[in-house]
Parts: sequence; C-alpha cells; structure tokens
Amino acid sequence: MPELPEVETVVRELRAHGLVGRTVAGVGVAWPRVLVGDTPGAFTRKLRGRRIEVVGRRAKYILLKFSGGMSLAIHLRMTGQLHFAARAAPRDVHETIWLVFEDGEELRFHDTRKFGVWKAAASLDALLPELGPEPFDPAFTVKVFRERLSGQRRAIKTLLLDQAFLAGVGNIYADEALWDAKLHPQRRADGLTRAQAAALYAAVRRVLTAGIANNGTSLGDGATNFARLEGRRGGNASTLKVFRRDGQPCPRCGVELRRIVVGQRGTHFCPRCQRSKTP
DNA sequence: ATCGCAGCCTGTACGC
DNA sequence: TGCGTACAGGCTGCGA
Repeated sequence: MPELPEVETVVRELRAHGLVGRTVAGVGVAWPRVLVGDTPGAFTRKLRGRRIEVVGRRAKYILLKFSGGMSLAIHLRMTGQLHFAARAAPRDVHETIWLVFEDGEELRFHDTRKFGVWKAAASLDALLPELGPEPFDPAFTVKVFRERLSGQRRAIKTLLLDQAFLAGVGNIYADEALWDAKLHPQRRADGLTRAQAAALYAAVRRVLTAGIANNGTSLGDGATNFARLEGRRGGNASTLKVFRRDGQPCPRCGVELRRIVVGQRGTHFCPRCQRSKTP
C-alpha cells in the first residue's frame, strides 16, 4: 500500500522520533521469512552493537545506515507498519520482527499480510534491486523522462508502476497522475507527444508532493490500510480525484469515472478527460 | 521486450 | 446472521 509519499512520511517520523543515534542490542523475529535469505541469527549478528547513523529512503524502501558500513532496507509492501514500544509491552500477533535498542525501547514491525521484507547488507547494491530515478532528484528532468519513455511500447500506466523505470510511484499515484495529465492509462508510452510527456512529468511530481504534504494516503480504517508511525493516519485520501472513485462523477468534467484492469492492477480514470488510447 | 499468471498472506467488503 | 467469493495500495519468478 505504501508508495513514495507514505514511505517518506514514515522516514520523517522515524527521524523525528529520534531513531538516529540508537544502538541495537538485539533483534526479535517472530516470522523468519521476513528476512529473505538470512537466518535470524545471521541477521542479528549483522546489526547487534551497531549504531544507527542515517535514516533515509530510496524508492519505497526505508534505509537505515549503521556504524561500520552496514545498511538495513525495510520494505513495507502492502501492510507493513512501524511503531515504537517499551520492551515489556505486549506483542501483537501481527508483529513479525523488531529491533531492541540499548535504551530499552523497541522498533516493531507490524505486518498483517506478512509481505514486508527486512534485509541487511554492507552495500546498497546487494540490498536494492534495479531502480529508476527518484522523482524529486534534480537530475531527473523532463528531458530525462522523455528519453526514458522513448522505445517503451508498454502502456503508460504499466511503465509508471515499473520501479526500474521510475522509483516510488504505485497504483494510487499512478492513477492520480494520469488523470491530472489527461492521459488514458493504456496509452502506449512512446506515443506521448512532447507536451503530454511534460504534463505527465509535472503531474507525477504534483501528486507525490501533495501526498507527502498530507502525510500519505490512508483509505478506510481496517488493519490493512496505510498507517504512519504509531498507527496515525495520513490525510491525503480527500485529495484523490479518481482512485477507487469509479461510479462517481469526474471532478473535472462530471462524467462517471470508470474502473478497468491494466497490467493486472485496478485502474481508475475518466473516460472523457482521459480519452484516446492512441495519439 | 512484454505479457499474463501464480504465489506470497490476511482482512475486509459485498452478494446471496 | 452466516457463508462464499472477490479484492486489496507490492513485488518476484516463471513460461509463453
């Protein structure tokens, strides 16, 4: 569920809570598969005794850099949530892994669907898959975006969701950006005009910026929705124009919004504003 | 290169 | 109310 704005929100809150400077005294693992490729023992040996020096983000990964050149990547996937707790506080059944700090507090990972992943390694290359540019990297200009689009025959929405093409965009913000740019989700990516590519570039940044400003998007109120640190909810849902609003009127033209499937993902758009599949 | 599908899990919403 | 089914914001691996 979490996309770039949601992960960025969590990262900022981790910093604000004072995660930097903590030293790992131990690791608790209730669901070993969260570690993918490491046993709990091997994982613990990588982190124990190390101090957290930097808390950052790359794509949808939370990155913790530790003393001695070790890094930890956390991917929240669909339902991952982080929260701090006193060591003695009771554990929820959905808590799959936690760091124990020397000060007695714990950073706990609550993950209902258990898709989330924690991975530790000395190099970022070993930690992260191939990832496209960060949408807010100054080097990621509209020119770069256009160059990356060329030769891409896939549907534009599929491309926006491809983390190797562009990092951080997920289903919500892809739909919102395409509506903003007035582009049909199934348009062939290399068929966009110069102006359309520029509009999409701006739209992606605009919807992500709004998402961050509103601390992410939380929908509904079940246990499977995005929550910020400590279970707080993001406020961006009220700004969404099309996502999961099929059947309701388009905020721009009033026509009923529709839902289709593109690349096996639910896709929401306005059949009037976002018209042609082909230029 | 690109596509579709299964799989990883559990909770929620909806139809009957 | 209960039960079955579809669906979910992510990603990977596989075969075609």
